[in-house]
Amino acid sequence: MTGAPERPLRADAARNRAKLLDAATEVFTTRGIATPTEEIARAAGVGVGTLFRHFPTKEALLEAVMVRRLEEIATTTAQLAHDAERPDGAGPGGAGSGGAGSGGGDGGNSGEAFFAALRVVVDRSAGKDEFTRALAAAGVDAHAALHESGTAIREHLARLLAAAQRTGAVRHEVGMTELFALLVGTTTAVERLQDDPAARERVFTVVFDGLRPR
Amino acid sequence: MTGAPERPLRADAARNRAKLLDAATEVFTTRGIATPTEEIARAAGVGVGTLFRHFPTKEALLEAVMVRRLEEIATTTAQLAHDAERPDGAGPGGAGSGGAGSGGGDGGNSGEAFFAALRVVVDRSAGKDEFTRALAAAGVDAHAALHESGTAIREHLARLLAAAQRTGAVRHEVGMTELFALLVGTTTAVERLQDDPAARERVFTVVFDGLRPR
DNA sequence: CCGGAACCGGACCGGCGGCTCCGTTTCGAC
DNA sequence: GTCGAAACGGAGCCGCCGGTCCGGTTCCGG
Repeated sequence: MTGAPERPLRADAARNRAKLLDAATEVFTTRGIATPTEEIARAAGVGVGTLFRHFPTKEALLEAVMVRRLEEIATTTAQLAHDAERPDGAGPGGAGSGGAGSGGGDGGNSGEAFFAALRVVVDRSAGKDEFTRALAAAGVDAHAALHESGTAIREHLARLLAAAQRTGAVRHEVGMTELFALLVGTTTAVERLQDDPAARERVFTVVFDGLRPR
Repeated sequence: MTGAPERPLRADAARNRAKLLDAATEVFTTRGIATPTEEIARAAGVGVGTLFRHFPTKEALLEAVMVRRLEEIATTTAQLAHDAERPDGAGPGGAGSGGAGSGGGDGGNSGEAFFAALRVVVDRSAGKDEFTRALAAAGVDAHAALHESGTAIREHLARLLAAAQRTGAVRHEVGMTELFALLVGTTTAVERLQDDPAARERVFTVVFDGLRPR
């Protein structure tokens, strides 16, 4: 779309841009959104001037970080949604978090894919929910680029949810609205348990079991 | 404890202090923590000077708001914990949210009290989790006053949890650590669903069912 | 190796928000 | 009614942070 054939960046420029993106991801995640821009520039080993040339606004930087994150997630959920819809399990395995070894024969597959997707979203969002709410607060529905990946993820999850419900792995009353809310909530919950993996796992157990029919 | 016999406030001072507390609660909740102090002063109908005389710091104001909120919650959970431990149900009914009509005979009572407590905490925390994280980020474990009420609530919930587990209403693996995390998470989830009560209810269903043994 | 364009970096600017200071107003004891 | 002390209020003060500007540096085609 907008990715027109702008002449490619000079070598050092590209390098700095990448360093900035990495540093921003790190700093925003660990020290919060409110961290001064200068801090990020320093972490990236560049001056603030450079930062603002690449990202005209602090918000733009935030958005760039978010987009990268969302695209990663979208890739994984796309894969999972794809897998879930063709009954023979075990694709090449994109994410690797947990690995959801194909348990039951036919139906169980879509259920596992669904829960694996939830886990991926939560894991990959850890420390990022502050971002989400900041962006959400800024624009109506955040900016275009975000909206795109966000919609994609939402769509994949909807497919996964439908498939899982079809096989009876998830209760039918659950809709996308509360699924998303639950996702954000679970992320928040899990964030406080980074250094207690057992408790973290128990949170997943509770939420996932709650999603299943009784 | 610290509430020593400081000479009582003058009438107008007391009035203004109360107005400030109310306005702060309102404004912080609806417009977020970052709202300028002047805004709060205006909402209360006083000048900023007055605000800062009563609360030497913006953070102190925040804390005062939090304390009030936590104390409210503590009162309710205390009542519920008390009720749950003497098997004959139906106390005077403090909270009123949902009203959890006493269903089963003996054991079901403590389970209902437990879930009612969770609901109270979540409902009363709505819009406040931004506070919690702000305070948590500021001090090590937030300031003394907060710690006090917080501990009380934690204790009541522990008792309620134990009682509910004893009667088999809640799975045994669940501990306080993840319960708290889950509480914060559920609050976050529910916040995004203020204008969709049905979805809100479905979130509660999922979390509560997940807490029950299968 | 050279020249110029692209890029770098950090001193600097402007606005904002937390907090203070002090002249004015209000309370309440006598 | 009178008077001192307590409380009020809002015009600033000050530091912080997002964003700009321009002299110096680095890259790359010829």
